[in-house]
Amino acid sequence: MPEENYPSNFIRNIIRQDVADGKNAGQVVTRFPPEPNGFLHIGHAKAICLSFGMAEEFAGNTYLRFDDTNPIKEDAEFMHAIQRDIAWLGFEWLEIRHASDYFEQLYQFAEQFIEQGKAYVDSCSADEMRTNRGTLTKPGIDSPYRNRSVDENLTLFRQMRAGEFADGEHILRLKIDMAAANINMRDPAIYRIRHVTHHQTGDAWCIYPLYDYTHCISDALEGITHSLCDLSFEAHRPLYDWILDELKMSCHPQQIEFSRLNLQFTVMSKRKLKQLVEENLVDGWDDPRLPTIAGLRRKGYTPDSIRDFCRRIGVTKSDNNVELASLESCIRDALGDTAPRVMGVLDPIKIIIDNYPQGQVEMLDVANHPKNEAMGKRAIHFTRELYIDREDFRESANRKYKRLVAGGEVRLRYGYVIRANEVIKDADDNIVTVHCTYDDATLGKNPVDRKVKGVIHWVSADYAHAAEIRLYQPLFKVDFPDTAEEDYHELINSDALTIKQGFVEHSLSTASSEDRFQFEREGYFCLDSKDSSPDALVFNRIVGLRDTWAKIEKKA
RNA sequence: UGGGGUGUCGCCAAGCGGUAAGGCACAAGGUUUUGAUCCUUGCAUGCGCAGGUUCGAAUCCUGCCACCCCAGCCA
Repeated sequence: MPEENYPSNFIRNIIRQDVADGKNAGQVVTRFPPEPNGFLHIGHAKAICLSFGMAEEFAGNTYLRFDDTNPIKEDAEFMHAIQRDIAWLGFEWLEIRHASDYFEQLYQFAEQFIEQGKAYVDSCSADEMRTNRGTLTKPGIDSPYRNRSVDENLTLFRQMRAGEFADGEHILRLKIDMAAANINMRDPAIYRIRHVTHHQTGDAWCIYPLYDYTHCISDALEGITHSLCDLSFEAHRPLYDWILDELKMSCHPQQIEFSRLNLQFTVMSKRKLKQLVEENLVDGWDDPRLPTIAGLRRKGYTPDSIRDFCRRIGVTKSDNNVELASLESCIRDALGDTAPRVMGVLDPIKIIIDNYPQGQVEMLDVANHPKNEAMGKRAIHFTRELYIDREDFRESANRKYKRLVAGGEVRLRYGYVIRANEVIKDADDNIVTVHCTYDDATLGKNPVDRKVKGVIHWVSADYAHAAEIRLYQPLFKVDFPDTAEEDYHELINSDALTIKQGFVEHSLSTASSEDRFQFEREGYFCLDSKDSSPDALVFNRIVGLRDTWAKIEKKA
């Protein structure tokens, strides 16, 4: 992906200007701060490409910082998955940090706030606090505990830390302005009591700092220059700046917000993804139907294709609803030039070539790629009995249908022209076998006396391997389930996974799960990294080929 | 009805006072032993709406309208 192809965006422009102006000594330091409470998804990929990408472009660094301030929601298991996904996307962090690394410093700063009369221990209940906060249009009112003395606050806060109170009994708040138009400035809570074990700090703490307080200080301690986050934090920026200003931190990162990605036919909220996993509506966080990075990886997407997608969608502050077609275009682009071509039949019917000698096997030397000779050749088996796809045969059809029709001819890809003579059906009227004859003068050349318009793919019935082939459709039946009226459970597409029992050409028996193939005329496929084994092949369809025929058919 | 944002082609998105980039999608042709790829062409007298400033406005000003975010001891 050549750099000059990157479209500009407003954040890149800001950073470029800062660097040109010598701000922060011309350095760029960013951070990616996931909370370890779930897997990363394609929306995070956008943020990752931005934060890591900006540091990369301006020769800076990026910290991977786990935002682990809420132990009741988080789990160390997610940290490994997150690291794997970022590394897989191809980004390198300078260092891994945890917000919890700063717990002691954060605590000391809190005492400092208390000593300056800028923080106080409130002993209201959560309900009282909510009531006193006011509403969007009504100012809040001061807590009765707002004017406790510095000494009393310090004593209480130290007792909080010492574990002398139960959860919820007290809370530490910043003393800002209960009448502020921005609700986030109405004496925000910064420390709450939680008697729970933390996955990083164990039982060292029973008070935990909140996001608004933790994030800006963590950024400053790491020397972050540009703190990029999504638009939902925009209204928190005044608080971010207030805290760092009050603390007179020598480093004051610039927070810049951008809009999050909305992608068609999926959900992007961690809460919903977590539910889908926990309610077993999908097969884990890496289910190929999910928009998680792990899911896309398992489905067969390449890191490049995802980075290309993030480049194509851009970075702005406007709401966006990106079409799935845009993502699919990226993976087709990535695989078109690189994926070796092979043949596989998803829904087989048998072809018997009656005039082809019984027991004869011809090895056909075929190119692995139609344009790239460097990708070499392989041999495929041609035999008397073959499988073709059910879609590629009709007993009767109009002229537009270019495949095998009873009484008509079609080219077998890389092989001979065959003619369909007789259709054999089972008791339920399903086509089972088609008896054909072949023209032995048509290997590698066209018949001179007639035109054969169609080409279909096939595999040898004797040499092909049976394979389970998993086809994926969008997980949701509507464009944007997140904004739909109904409960999203109602909108789940029960046909999102279709399993086919098909056959793939012999050469695929040595495929590895890293390989990606184009099954000619079908789409791009790869081995399922979890469920496939050499004696029970399982393929995932990454994406279908662009299907002009389907459009023609639909119109008719 | 408080505060903060956003509105440029069906979708994404450049543009930042000099007369609407690009990608996706779509459409029409060409090449093709993948109805794929590739190639060519087309696709906003118009930039949420209405006024105004200017020789000139998507870009500046004014006023509307629509949509999004914020009232967790979540992040």
